[in-house]
Amino acid sequence: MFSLFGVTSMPESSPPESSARRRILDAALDRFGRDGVNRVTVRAIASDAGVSPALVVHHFGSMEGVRRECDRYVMSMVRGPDHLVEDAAAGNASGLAGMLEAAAPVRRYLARAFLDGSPAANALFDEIVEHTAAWLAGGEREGWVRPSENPHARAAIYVSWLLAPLAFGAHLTRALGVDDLHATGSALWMSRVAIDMFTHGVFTDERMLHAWDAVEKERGAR
Amino acid sequence: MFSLFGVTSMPESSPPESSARRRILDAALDRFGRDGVNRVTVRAIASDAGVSPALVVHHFGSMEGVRRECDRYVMSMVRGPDHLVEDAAAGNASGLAGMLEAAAPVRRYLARAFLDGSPAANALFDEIVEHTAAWLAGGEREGWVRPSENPHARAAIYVSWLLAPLAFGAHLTRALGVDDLHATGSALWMSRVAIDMFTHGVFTDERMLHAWDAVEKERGAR
DNA sequence: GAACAGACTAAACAAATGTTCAGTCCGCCG
DNA sequence: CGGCGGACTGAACATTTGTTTAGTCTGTTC
Repeated sequence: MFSLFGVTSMPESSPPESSARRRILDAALDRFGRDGVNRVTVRAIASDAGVSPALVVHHFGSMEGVRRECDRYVMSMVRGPDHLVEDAAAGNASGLAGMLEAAAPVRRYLARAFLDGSPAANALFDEIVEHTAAWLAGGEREGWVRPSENPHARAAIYVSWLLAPLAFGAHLTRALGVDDLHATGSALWMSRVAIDMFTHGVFTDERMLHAWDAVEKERGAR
Repeated sequence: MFSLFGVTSMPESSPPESSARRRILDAALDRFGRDGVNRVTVRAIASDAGVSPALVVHHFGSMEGVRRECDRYVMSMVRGPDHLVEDAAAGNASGLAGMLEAAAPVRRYLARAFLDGSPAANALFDEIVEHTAAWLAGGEREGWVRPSENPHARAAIYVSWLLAPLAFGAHLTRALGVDDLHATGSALWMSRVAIDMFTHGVFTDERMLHAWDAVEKERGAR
């Protein structure tokens, strides 16, 4: 059941595609994730892959084509060999596991994709929220998840929190003083703190909620 | 005390600087936040501000100068008129309040800055974590915050979670089906769910923690 | 062996980029 | 008035961008 930050195997790339094409894709993925989807140039990718710029467009049609292919590649990777995400309903905390365990370049690319909001990334996010909602609903029925006034909103927020290390990884790494937040050890250690927060909460009583009520009331009066 | 998503006033820009310079800065801020810090061109900013490209560099020295000035501007805005962040220790949930309530362009710019990790953004994040840690420590002493095995890590994660809407705002907006997540109404409504999660937790018992222990144990054995 | 297909490249292309330059305008100080 | 400085512009600059074009090389098929 526990796989918030669980370890999953990575899918293999099915056909042993032309090694140059493969190298280009890897280089592009890395560049996109590292530098941001926009300041990446065809020439940089080509240089990293050790090929000519023209070959890049020969294989992918255009720069945009490279981007699309990276999307496809990463999304299929995250969804896993056999649609990992769909296992969520069966008790798996959704593709988040594979996502957070993915190799660094893939993780970086994902963060960028979520931030820049490509259609593929949007769909993936929605998909994860949906499956997480189902997972939480299951837990609610089985009694190990607190009922919520607003299950769907909770699921969405839950997902955004689990993805936060993806977005703020660099800052967390620095703030926590670890070498690499996404190394298995650090990730596990951090997940312990997070799970504790999810299990026991942060506040001991309801005064924050009451404070919220006060704000809401004042707002209504205004 | 409650100001997780509280409303704060915005600082005024002290000198009534040359209106064109001001317009350029606003346009740049908006562009940077909207399109990402990299695919913004001098010409686009100039066009938005209704001036010539040359004037942009006349005022800011270079494109990089514009970026630096935006950083300065936004950071001072977030830190507030009288160092809002420093009020955190006095019971305020840190500059997060002002940050999450900031006008859309500023918010968007901040998200980009955190993601791209400028030095100014790094410093700001660390600063917020520090003050949040102090705030939580105060709550711990006063009894309304649960003690933590790892207060600093908890503070960092707590901050990253509060900032999650900044990073995943677009996805949350879509997933929650609201018009504008950052409109006061929606933000307040969502914060209710978040505070509930912080107050009561998500899980009813410790089985997730035990599952974590099992993973850790297995990992140690391996 | 001839013909073809596809991987691959060097060179060139037009467009867009950040920046510079020379100069105009306008308010202010002597 | 005369001149000075700063806001401001249009045109040009060199560079970098994505893409195209023409062509070479290599392996496979008949």
